[in-house]
Amino acid sequence: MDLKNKIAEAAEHVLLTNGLAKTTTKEIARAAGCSEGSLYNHFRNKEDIFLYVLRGQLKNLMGTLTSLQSLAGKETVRNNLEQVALSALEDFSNSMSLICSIFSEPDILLRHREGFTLRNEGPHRANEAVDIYLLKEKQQGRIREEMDTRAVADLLLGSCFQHAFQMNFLGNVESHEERIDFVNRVLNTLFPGG
Amino acid sequence: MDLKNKIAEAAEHVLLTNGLAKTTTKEIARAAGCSEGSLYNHFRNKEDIFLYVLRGQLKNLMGTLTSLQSLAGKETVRNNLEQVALSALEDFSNSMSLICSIFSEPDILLRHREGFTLRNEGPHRANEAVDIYLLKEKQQGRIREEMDTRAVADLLLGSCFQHAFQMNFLGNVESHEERIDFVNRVLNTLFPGG
Amino acid sequence: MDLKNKIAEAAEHVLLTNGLAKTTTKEIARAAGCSEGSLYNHFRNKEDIFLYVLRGQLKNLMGTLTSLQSLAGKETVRNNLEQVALSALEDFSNSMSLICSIFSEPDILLRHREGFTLRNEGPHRANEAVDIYLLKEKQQGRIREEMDTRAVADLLLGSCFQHAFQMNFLGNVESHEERIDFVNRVLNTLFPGG
Amino acid sequence: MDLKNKIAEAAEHVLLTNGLAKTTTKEIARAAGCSEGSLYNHFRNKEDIFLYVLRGQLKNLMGTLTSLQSLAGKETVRNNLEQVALSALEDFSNSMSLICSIFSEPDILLRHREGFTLRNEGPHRANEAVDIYLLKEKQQGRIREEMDTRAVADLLLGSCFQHAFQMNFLGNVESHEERIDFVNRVLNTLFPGG
DNA sequence: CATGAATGAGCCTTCATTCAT
DNA sequence: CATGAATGAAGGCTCATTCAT
Repeated sequence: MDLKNKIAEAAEHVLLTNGLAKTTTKEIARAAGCSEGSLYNHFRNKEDIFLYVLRGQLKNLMGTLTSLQSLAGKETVRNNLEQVALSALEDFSNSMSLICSIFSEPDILLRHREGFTLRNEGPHRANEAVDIYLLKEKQQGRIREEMDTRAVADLLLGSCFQHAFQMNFLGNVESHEERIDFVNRVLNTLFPGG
Repeated sequence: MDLKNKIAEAAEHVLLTNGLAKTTTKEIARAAGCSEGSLYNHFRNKEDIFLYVLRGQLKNLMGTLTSLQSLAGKETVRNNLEQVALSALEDFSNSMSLICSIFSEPDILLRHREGFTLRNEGPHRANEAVDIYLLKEKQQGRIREEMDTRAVADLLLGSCFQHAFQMNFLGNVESHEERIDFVNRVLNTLFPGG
Repeated sequence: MDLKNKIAEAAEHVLLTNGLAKTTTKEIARAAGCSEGSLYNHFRNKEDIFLYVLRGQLKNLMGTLTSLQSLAGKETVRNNLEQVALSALEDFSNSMSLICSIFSEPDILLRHREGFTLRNEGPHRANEAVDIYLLKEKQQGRIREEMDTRAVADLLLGSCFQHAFQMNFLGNVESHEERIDFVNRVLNTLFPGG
Repeated sequence: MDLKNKIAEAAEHVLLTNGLAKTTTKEIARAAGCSEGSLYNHFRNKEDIFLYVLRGQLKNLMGTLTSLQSLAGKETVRNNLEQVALSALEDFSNSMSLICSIFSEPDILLRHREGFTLRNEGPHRANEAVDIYLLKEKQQGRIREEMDTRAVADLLLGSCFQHAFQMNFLGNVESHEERIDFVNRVLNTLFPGG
């Protein structure tokens, strides 16, 4: 791995461990095993390191969501959504503190926003992706015609998002089983028939 | 108003304007119209100012939810939930950046956690409160016996929470009508019959 | 006791406990059981409090030394000097940290100096007093004619002073017996015959 | 000279000029011709700078005393002690205000104590060294068998110490001749025969 | 005389960034 | 490209002193 990504990984680790406010260039350099000066050979400044790390977040979730599109018509809808929800729960949990940190630095938030507007990315894309998947299933007649697919997507991912937020906020770590439980109760409510 | 609350209000304003990272004692003092030294006649340190402001945020949300309890049996369930959802959407929106900022300072998060654990508060109490309200309605036979009330609460508040998060994140400001739209689509999906 | 002396005693206590550098007006007021503002009704400023306390140091020793003068011709010289040396050892020990502290604030040292120059006081007066006493004894023929009385005074008080300094510096606390031992060895050397 | 020692020398100068209480990092940096930030590239904090300077003071004194050991048997005892006393007088005089300052900051005193306890140093070692020297001379029969060597050491260095203290305290600066006078009167008294 | 909130100057320290090697 | 000493701006906080009550 090249030094640039080594630095990014080190930065991510420090960010998750110490929080954005206590993530100093000295700490990042130490964690990356290089000098502070080296950071500036690969990034313009500290802000850029953070934005680079930020862009890497939710990558897993987005992967799950693109592969979700091709699942339309396969397995059961319920099963597919369960996988998505679990993936979301995990990724939200891992990235939560990093993504939330951004609110402490409006300048960075602005730059980050501009960045993903350009690349047509962003956290709202996740809900959109689930919506699109559900529309495909509707076309195939696997879900009721009158279902508001966007609302379902918002309810499903929204509850996962808030759940992950609260677990992080409370300092709780959930087991996989607990997550499955949560997802099932939520899906049972959204799809009463099963 | 005494200087303590003047300082707290000033701090809240600066926090929402500049973000936690750029909220300096100098800035707070300027906004409060007092000297920096005065801050320390009313708070032990800067962290305590932030925690004080933070605690105020939670209070708004909890106020809405305690008043919800007395609504059980009155109006329609649907109507009551709409009011709650709209209130939540507004409160979440106002507090989001402040509450999220806390993730950038794990030390503060820890202290905040200890604080509301002691006072039996916390963001999770919101979902609990909606759950309790729904249980009351169930006892009165106004909602189906087999409904998983906790799951409904998690879905409703979760979707509002994430929605508020994304609006803040994207820098969008919603009108009251847009919020009503969102809430209705979500409630229609949760209560298909109306 | 009037408040002025209550403050002075409190200040002395804080000075001996926390050291000059950490002796704040807030601490003094707390120890004196009054408000910070009250300090300024009895002293012009903090420096004056310190000077007032300082002037009270070595009072015991100076008392011993004035009463020493009237002992010329009574008891044995050796016995009288032992009492003086023990008194010096004790007073030096009690006042050492306070008196030494003054070197950290040349301004105060200067003012203190001017003060005791005016009043014809000062630490060197102690040696002078022993010298005078010895001269009286010499007049009465109780010590050898050729003895350099000032040198004896300097040796005796000097060794006591340094001893007290070192005990304070090392953080050792001596028993009365240990002090008697020290004084006797020193006196035995100065007056070989006894 | 590297910057670390440049800073230490500057600090020593400021300490001797302004006193510990008014020795600020800004002043040290100015005297060292570097930025305040640079201080922290070479010392962990201001306290460490002071301890470093302090340790240097003791070194001078100890140097004098180790070289004394090799003089046993050479020249005359009286002559050797005169040299030691003069050296001590000078070293004490130079270091007095610095060493005394430490009493104004008990925390620093504690750390300094721990430091020299570890390294088996300390101000009391000086008296010990003179004692050891005298014991050697006694073994060679150059001083009386019944002499209490430790007491002699305490008397000699004690009187020099207090003398240096008083000169500093009174703001007097002695000429070399005056010092020689003082030392001779003291030595004549300790060694009546010459 | 007593009070204690308000003050503001000044202190120590941190930290992102630069640059000569 | 790598380094790490040097920088200097800025931050949080302390504290002696004042003054209206």
